[in-house]
Amino acid sequence: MAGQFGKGCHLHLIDGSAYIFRAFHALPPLTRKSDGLPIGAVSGFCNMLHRYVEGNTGPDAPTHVAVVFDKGSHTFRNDLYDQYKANREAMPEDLRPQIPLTREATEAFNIACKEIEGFEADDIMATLACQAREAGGRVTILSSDKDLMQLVGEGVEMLDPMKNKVIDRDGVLEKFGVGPERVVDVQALAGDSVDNVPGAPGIGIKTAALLINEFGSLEELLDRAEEIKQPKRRQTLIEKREQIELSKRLVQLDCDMELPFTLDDLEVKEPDPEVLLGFLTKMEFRTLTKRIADNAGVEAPAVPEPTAAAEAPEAAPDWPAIDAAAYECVSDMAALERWIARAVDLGTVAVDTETTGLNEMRCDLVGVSLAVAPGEACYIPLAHLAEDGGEGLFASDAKAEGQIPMDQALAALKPLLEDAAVMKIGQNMKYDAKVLSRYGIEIAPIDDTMLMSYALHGGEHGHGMDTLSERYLSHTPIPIKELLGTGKSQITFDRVPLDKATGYAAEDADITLRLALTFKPQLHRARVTRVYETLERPLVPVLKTMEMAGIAVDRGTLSRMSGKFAQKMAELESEIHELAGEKFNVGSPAQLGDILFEKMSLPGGKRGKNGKYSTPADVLEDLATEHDLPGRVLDWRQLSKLKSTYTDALQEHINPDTGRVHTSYVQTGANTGRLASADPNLQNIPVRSEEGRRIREAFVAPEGKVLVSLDYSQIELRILAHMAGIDALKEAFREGQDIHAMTASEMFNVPMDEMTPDVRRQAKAINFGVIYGISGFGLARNLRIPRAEAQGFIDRYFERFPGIKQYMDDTVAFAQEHKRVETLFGRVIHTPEIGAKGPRAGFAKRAAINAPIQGTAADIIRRAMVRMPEAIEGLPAKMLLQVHDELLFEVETGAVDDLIGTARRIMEGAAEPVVKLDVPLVVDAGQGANWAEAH
DNA sequence: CTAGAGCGCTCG
DNA sequence: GTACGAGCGCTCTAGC
Repeated sequence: MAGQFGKGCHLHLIDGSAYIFRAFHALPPLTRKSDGLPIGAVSGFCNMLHRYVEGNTGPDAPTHVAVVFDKGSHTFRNDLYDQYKANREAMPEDLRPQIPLTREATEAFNIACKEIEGFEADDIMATLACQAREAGGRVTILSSDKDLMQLVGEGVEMLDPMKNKVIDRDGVLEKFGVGPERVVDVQALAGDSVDNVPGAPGIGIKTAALLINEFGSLEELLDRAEEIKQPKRRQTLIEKREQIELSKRLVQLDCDMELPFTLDDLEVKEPDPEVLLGFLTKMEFRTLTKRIADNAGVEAPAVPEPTAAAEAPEAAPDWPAIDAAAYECVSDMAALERWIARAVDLGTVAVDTETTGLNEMRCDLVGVSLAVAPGEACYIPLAHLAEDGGEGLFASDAKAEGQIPMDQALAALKPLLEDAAVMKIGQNMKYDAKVLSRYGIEIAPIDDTMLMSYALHGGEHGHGMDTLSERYLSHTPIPIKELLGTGKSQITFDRVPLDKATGYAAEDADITLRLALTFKPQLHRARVTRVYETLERPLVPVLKTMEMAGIAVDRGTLSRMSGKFAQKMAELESEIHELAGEKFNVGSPAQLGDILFEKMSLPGGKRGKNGKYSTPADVLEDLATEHDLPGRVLDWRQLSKLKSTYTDALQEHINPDTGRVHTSYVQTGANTGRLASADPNLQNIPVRSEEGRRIREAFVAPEGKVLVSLDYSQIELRILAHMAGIDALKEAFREGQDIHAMTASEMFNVPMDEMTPDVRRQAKAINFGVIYGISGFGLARNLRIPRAEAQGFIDRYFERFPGIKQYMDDTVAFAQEHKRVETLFGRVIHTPEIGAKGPRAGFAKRAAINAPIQGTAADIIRRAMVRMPEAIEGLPAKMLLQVHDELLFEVETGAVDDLIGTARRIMEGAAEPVVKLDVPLVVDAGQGANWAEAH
C-alpha cells in the first residue's frame, strides 16, 4: 500500500489512555527489579501492543494505525464548564511515572503515537476518523468508551478490546436506544456522573432515548418541551434548558481539529527489532523480550536476573479461549471414570455444583462440573428432567435421557472429592461443600477463588464470579438468566436442557480453574498467603458446620409475639389517624412527612434524595415534644420492625427438615474482614431495647442443653490502645478499670469515685467516635450537643491522648501513599477512594482509620473460630453463631463449665503467637435456656 | 407484574 | 454533607 491514505485503506485508532488505566488496574504492582521503578502498567501495555501486532494479519489488517493519548488536564471543555471532570481522582502515584514510558513503548513498537496538549484523545480520534472517512477509507476504533460511539457510522466501527466485540450501528442502538448521530443528544440529557456532565436531572439513558426518538432531535425536544405529558419531565426540560445545551457541548466530540500531522503519517510500519528489544530489555521484561526475540529470529538480549525464582507473569498465559460449546456432557460411567482418573493424576480439579435453588440447606443437587485444565471441562448431569412438549400445563417429571444414576455417579465422585491428595478448587466452595455434605460427601481439601480474590483485592471490587471473570479473564460468563429466565416464568436448573446446562456449568468450572491459576501465584507476591491460609481457607469448614447445625427457634413464642404486636399496632394506627385528622399509610415515610411538615407545619423538615421529607427516628424524637403524633409513630415503627423483620420473617426461615434456623455467613461480606450473616441475618437480632430483647427468648436450647455466650470485652478499644500505643489506656486495661470512666476522669478532671453516669456516657461516645474516625459533626449529633462543644471535647481528648491523633494521621497518610491499610495480622484492605475529592474524601479517610481496628478484631475472632473445633472436640458442645465479638454455643448442661473454660482460653489467646498484644483480651461468659438469658 | 432505588431500623 | 461495618422489609416508581 502506498503512503497516500484513501480508498481501500483501513485506519485503526487505539485509545491509549484507556489501555494504560486498564493495564494498571488489572495487574499487581510490579516494579523493575534493578531499581524498584513501578512498571506494571507499562508491562501490561506492552503485552497488549504485542498481542495487537501479532493479531493484525490477514485481509482485514490495518494499513494505518495510531495510538492516541490525552494530554494536559485543562481542555476547552473546562472553559465551557469549570466543573467538567472535577470529580476525577488524582492519578495514582505509582502510575504517573509510567505515562511517558508508555509513549516510549508505542514508539518502540514503531506505531504512531499522537497527543496534543490541551486536547482529549477522543477529539483527536474523532478528527482522524472524520478525515479517514472523507478520504474513502475504513476506520476501526479500539476502545470501550461509550463517548466514542457517536463516531460510529458508515465506514466507522468500534471494537471493544476487552470483550473482543464489534460495536456497529446496531451495537450503538442497543446501548443508547438511538443511532450514532443522536448519541450526543441522549448523552446531553442523561449526563455523565463520571465526567461530571450535568445533563437533565432525573433523566437517564432510557428516558432520554425515548424522548429523542419521539421528538427527533434534542433541539426539537427543547423547543417543544411543553408537549411532554409527564409534568416532572416537562418542568425539568424547560427549567434546565441551558444546562442541557451546555451538556451537549461538553459531550460533542470535535471532528474539526487542526492536526499537526496527516493520515499518511500513520502508515503501519514493522517494528525495528533492535529498538524494540532495546526498550523491553531496559524495562527488564524477560518473558516478552524472549518471545519477541524468538519471533524475530534473533538472540534475546540478556536481562539482568537478580533472583531467578520470582519472575512476574508479564504475559497473559497461553490459554485457549473460553468456549461453552467445547465442553463434554458426561453421560456414562466410562467417561466419568476417565475424568476422575485425569483429576487424580493431576492432583488438582475445579468443581462446581448445580442445584435447584440458592438455599444450600433446602435445594436439590442437579449436576456436578469438573475442570482439569483451561478449556478442558465437563458437566455430569444427575437429576435433569425431560423436556415436555411445552404444551401441557404441568411440566413432566420424567428424567432426561443420558444421565448416570445419581447414586452411582456420587459413589464414583466421592473418593475423588474426599481424596486428601487432590486439591478441589471452587468459587464460594462453602456452598458446594454444604450441598455435597447433604449427599454424604465431605469435600476436602479445598481452595476457593472467591477467598483468594478477597485476600488479594479486598476493598477494590466484588468477588463474585462474574466480576472476577470479566476483570481477570476478560470474559463475560453466560448469565444464568439466559437459562432460567426471570420472574414468574423462571424455571429451576433441573429443567434446563442438557446441552445448555453443559455449556453453562462446565464454563463455571473452567473459569474457576483459570481464576485459581491466576490468583494462586499472586498471593505470595502480595504477601497475603498467611491471611488466605490461616484466616480465610480454614474458616470454610468451620462456618459450614455452624451453618448446618443451625439454631433452635421456638415458633410458638414468635407466633404469640407476632399476634400481640399486630394488636398494638392496630391500636396505635387508629390513634395516629385520629391525631393526623386523616387516614394514611403510617409505614410510608413520604406520606408521614407530608402530614408532619405540610399539613401540621412542624419544624425541621428536611428532604431526602427524591425530594420527599425524611422522617428518621431522631427527628421524630425531637418533634415528640411538640405533638403527640411523632411519639406514636415511633412506637408503631418499633413494633412494625419487630414484627415484620423478626417475629414473622424468622418463622419463614425455620427449616422443615431440621426444625432449626440456618443462617449463611458471607465470608467476603465486609471489606474489613468481618463476616456478614444473611438469609436470615442472625447478627442483628434485637438486644438494646427491652421489648426487642424478648425476641431472643425464642432462640432456645433443646431439652438437656443450654446456650452459652462468650464475648470479647471492649476488643476494639483494646486494639486501638495497642496499635496507637496509648500507655494510659493500656495501663487501664491491664488493671481492669472501667475504661469509659477512666477516659472521662482524664478528660474532665473528675476523680473516678465522683464519676456521674452522664459524664461517663459522654466519654463513652468519644471512645467509640475515635474508632469510627471521629468528627465534630458526628459526635455533636450523637450526643445532641452543639457542634462547637463536641469539637471542644475532641480537642481535649487529643490533647490528653496525643498518640491517638498521631495514629489517625499516620493511618490516613499510609492509606494515601499505598492505597491500602493493613491489620495486625497482615490482612490488606484496599482504599481506592482515598484520593477522592469532595465529601467522599471524608468517608474514605474515616473508613481507613476504622478498618485496621475493626479488621484486627475480626481477624482475632476468626483465629479463635478456626481453632475452636479441635479445642472442644470431645465436649458435647457445638459452636452455632458468631456475632462479630461474640460466639454462641449449644452445650449439654453438664459440660457448661468445661466449655466456658476451654472456649475462653482459645478466645483470649487467639492473637498469639503471631501478635503479642500489649493489652489483655478479656472474654465474658453467660448461659441460659435461651439467648436472652445467655447474653 | 417485576426490579431497583430510597428510606428506615436492627446489630457489633 | 459526615461518625465505622453490615442485611432486610417496606414503599414507591419506572418499565415490561
